[in-house]
Amino acid sequence: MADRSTIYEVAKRSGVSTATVSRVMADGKGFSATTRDRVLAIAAELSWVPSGQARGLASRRSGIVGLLFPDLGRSGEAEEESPLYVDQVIRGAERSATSVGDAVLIAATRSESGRELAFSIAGKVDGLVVMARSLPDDDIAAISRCVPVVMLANTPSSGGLDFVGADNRGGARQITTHLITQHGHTSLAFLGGPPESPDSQDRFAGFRDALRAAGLTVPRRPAATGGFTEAGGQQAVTAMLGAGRLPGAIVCGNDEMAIGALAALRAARVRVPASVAVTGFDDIAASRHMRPALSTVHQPMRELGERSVRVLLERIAEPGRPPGSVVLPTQVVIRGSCGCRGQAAAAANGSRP
Amino acid sequence: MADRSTIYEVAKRSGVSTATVSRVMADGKGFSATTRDRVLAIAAELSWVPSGQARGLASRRSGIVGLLFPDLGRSGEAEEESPLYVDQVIRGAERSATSVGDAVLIAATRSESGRELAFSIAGKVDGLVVMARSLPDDDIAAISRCVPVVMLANTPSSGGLDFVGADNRGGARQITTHLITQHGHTSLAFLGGPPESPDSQDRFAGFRDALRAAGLTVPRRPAATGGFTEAGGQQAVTAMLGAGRLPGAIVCGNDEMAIGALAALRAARVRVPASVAVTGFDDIAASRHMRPALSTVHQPMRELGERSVRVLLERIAEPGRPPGSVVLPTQVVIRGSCGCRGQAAAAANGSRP
DNA sequence: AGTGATTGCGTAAGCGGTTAACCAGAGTAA
DNA sequence: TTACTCTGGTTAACCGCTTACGCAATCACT
Repeated sequence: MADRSTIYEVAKRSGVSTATVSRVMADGKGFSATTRDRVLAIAAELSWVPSGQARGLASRRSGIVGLLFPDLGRSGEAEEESPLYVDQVIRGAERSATSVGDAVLIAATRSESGRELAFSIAGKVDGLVVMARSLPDDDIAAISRCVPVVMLANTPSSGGLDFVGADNRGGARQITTHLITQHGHTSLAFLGGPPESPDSQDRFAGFRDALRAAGLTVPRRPAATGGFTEAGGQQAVTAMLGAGRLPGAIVCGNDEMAIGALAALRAARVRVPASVAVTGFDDIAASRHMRPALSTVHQPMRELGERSVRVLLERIAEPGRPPGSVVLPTQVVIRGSCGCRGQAAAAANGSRP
Repeated sequence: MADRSTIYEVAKRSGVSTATVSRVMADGKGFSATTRDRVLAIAAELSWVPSGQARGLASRRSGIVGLLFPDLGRSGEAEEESPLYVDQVIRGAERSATSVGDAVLIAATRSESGRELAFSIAGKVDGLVVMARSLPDDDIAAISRCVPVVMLANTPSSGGLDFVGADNRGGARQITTHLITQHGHTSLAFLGGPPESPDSQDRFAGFRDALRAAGLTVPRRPAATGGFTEAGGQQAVTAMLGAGRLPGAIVCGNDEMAIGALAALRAARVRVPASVAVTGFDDIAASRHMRPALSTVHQPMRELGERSVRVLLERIAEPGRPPGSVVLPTQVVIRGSCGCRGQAAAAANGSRP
């Protein structure tokens, strides 16, 4: 239970110095096979594992990277959740950290704690990846002064930091274009997420790109906005319904909103995609299972996580190099809700790192 | 970028001793308000955050708890995933750790690394919650000798460890009973997950309980088993279809299998629930969105995570106390796929901690 | 005024590892 | 024989905090 033994005990019992024990545990060189086996045996016998704290202190590397993501509750007791895709990002981050023997520390920043928590984390890790909307810009700036930081899906206003993101704008443009050219829609509405979300902004920009390219009227703002949640989508569409003006196609800021939109439409007995087409963004697990299945833009959430910790590790290894920016491609995936029948082909949408 | 400053610098510049700086940072007592402000100001100016390593070493508490979960890949390149509910567990764990100022370190044990990784984690944390199937029993035993461990959803064969789980058996019994008494089914099949999964075993036991109570024939083994995945459910049902013997109701080991079952059934143009009823287990997000929506058993995944780290923290605080076991209630949630129309009431299923 | 408690702080000994510097002895080439 | 290189170690100085202990000054009573 209690990790009482130390390297000194192990050293004494195996008749070597602590330096040797240390080297054996580090898988290094400079000792014989017999010595190694002996040390390992004693360590097992004592069920000793080297203290990560002490190791970290001495070698000034904790072997831990941190991942900060937003838990967007209305700070009240309402249980609004972070978008589902952070789960995938977490998995991705875990994966690339583990692959190099590091571990990942996760923390959701809730409005109250935020700053404090972030600093406590910062002291424990070798570096931090910070997801969009988890921290105000000045806090990020402060943190990045004590520990390497890479921004995930959040263009750093401060600049000077590494960035990893997905091609939101291109994806939104493509799926909107699909709606226009393949299905002949001319009346399209964009359902935006939180206005301060850079993802939402970029997607809206892509939406506008497509309309502009098609010579349609380009709106200045989303037809409606709401949280990136089912409830948000549902309310927005219910409002549209109430106002009596439904577009031919609704391009949603993310899948969860699209799912909410679908629910509102079903409740109003509006047929999808016959009367109105709906598309999402993200390609979360549930979108495949809707009826109609959701046409959406696949965002490489797992890769986003993997890539961001990879970039972070590179920066830790080489602190001097200039900050870079990698944009991962998104991919539109066509299912039923846009009007295509059945599963159709997917179009790729590349962009260079 | 580089965290160069130390407590010594902060102390010198603020004209106090390191002890005072330490106390200020720990939010303790024994200094005046002016001193505190001065120290804080200097710390900010130097953008210094106390090293978690050094802190941990000195106070022998890292303020980090670990969460080990299985990443059940076939160790080949096939990307089978951990069940979706681990995401919720992670969120729950994060939440209760953060609420007391701790952080959570996550790591998926893949077959190859497993042991090694677990030990490396063990050295970095104050305690570990280990999810079912992430580690062989003897590794768990070894680890629990150096660090407090609580088992999650995994009855410890070794005993002597704290345990947190959900009432799988009761939930399975209840939903099966619902199928029998409310819908008159007499021919029911259980689609099991991996035979070594304790969850799957418990759920099958509950299924048998219900059949036995109803005076029906009680099978010795699940009608079929597979991974806890969509593919698993799909294959199993496809096989049943091929064999030409479809039961009146299929009770699936988890939602993902149920979703796969639904897909297989749809492909074969078998109507659900008209020709065959299907139920799941877990209540993952997607199950609400299926058509028909999945009747299932809600498992308190978030609470499982929260509770297990709470128990862990208690044990860390009080290492001597006898190991305990908490079983969280599950709840059957009735939607369309069992034959009830629309959303119906949910039945509670309590059990005592 | 005398006594004890409290406040506010400094001193310094660890915490459990890593690692640079050093060294004995064996091998080996000239 | 001499000098030089490996091998397989040892010694001890840190790494950057926490905290037990000590101490002076102030405060609260009697």
